[in-house]
Amino acid sequence: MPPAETSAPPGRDAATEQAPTIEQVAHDLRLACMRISRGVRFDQRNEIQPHLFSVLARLDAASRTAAELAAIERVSPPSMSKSVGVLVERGFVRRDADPDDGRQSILSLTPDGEDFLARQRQARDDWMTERLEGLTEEERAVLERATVLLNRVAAG
Amino acid sequence: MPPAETSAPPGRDAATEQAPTIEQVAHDLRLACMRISRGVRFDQRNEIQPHLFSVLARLDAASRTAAELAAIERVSPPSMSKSVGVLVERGFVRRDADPDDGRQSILSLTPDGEDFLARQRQARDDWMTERLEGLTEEERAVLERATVLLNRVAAG
DNA sequence: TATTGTTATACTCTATAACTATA
DNA sequence: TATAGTTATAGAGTATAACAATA
Repeated sequence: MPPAETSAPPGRDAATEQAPTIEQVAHDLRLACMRISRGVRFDQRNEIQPHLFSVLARLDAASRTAAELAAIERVSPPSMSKSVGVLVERGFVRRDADPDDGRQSILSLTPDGEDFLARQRQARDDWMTERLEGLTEEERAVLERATVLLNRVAAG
Repeated sequence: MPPAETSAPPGRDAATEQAPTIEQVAHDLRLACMRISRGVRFDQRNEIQPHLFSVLARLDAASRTAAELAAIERVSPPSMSKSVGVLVERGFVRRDADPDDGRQSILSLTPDGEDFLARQRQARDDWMTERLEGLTEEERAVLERATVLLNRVAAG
């Protein structure tokens, strides 16, 4: 699994048992989240590249034009054009002519694309589920509470 | 911030207030961790690419040869050779001839490299710290406990 | 004339294969 | 002959610039 951080943690002395500072919690929690993310993303069960996975997930949420996808994913229109081309080629995405505007196409998932995306999501969840099974119920309850907080943190 | 997952969560009914299944916790927690990771990695304060950051972090932990770095980072020797070349060019890494084996060089961080790495780590921690400041002390305590658990989860 | 989307071209990071220098 | 490292070359994914078709 490639990129790790291997940091020297900001010295928290176990002998001096005090509540950690916000900075210490931030550092340790950040590394822990990034380790989880790396584990999922570099898992062997992934059968598609991250940027293509993202596009499938966006199209699962709603059908979009290429320009909309490029804006949401913050890549250039030519890049998105190429990604969409690959997904159409693989039979996961369909282009339908927009009846109101001949310049653009409405992109959406094919049944194959939906199935594939569901399998990939399941693989990611399985990676996590297998690892949570080693915890006690009480520990999982802590992580359940933490999930809500992490989402607030991520939202800024 | 590019790749999001935008998933449809596996239906947890708020009315039927029961303990979530492991699968539900796994799904929600995985997404939360990946959101945090994305937030950090795509933060504007990053001044170096992830693969170069990783190499600096490895060399901060210990001086290494190019072959060792390639093995640790799981990239090919030519790829690592190029990355090291970039970092040497930028003045962050130094090549010292190995006195015992003329074929290889010992790579280590220069003072500039150490400073730069410290600043980049600080920027990542700052991103997280700023966001934790909005939480109560009790909420931060939950996240502190969660950090330990997440590291166990990541370790498998 | 402005906008959607694609093609042309180039840069970066990755890889495998081939080469140089040293063991 | 085997190993450490680099150079040569090629394949993705990204970008900007230029072009086509449509509004």
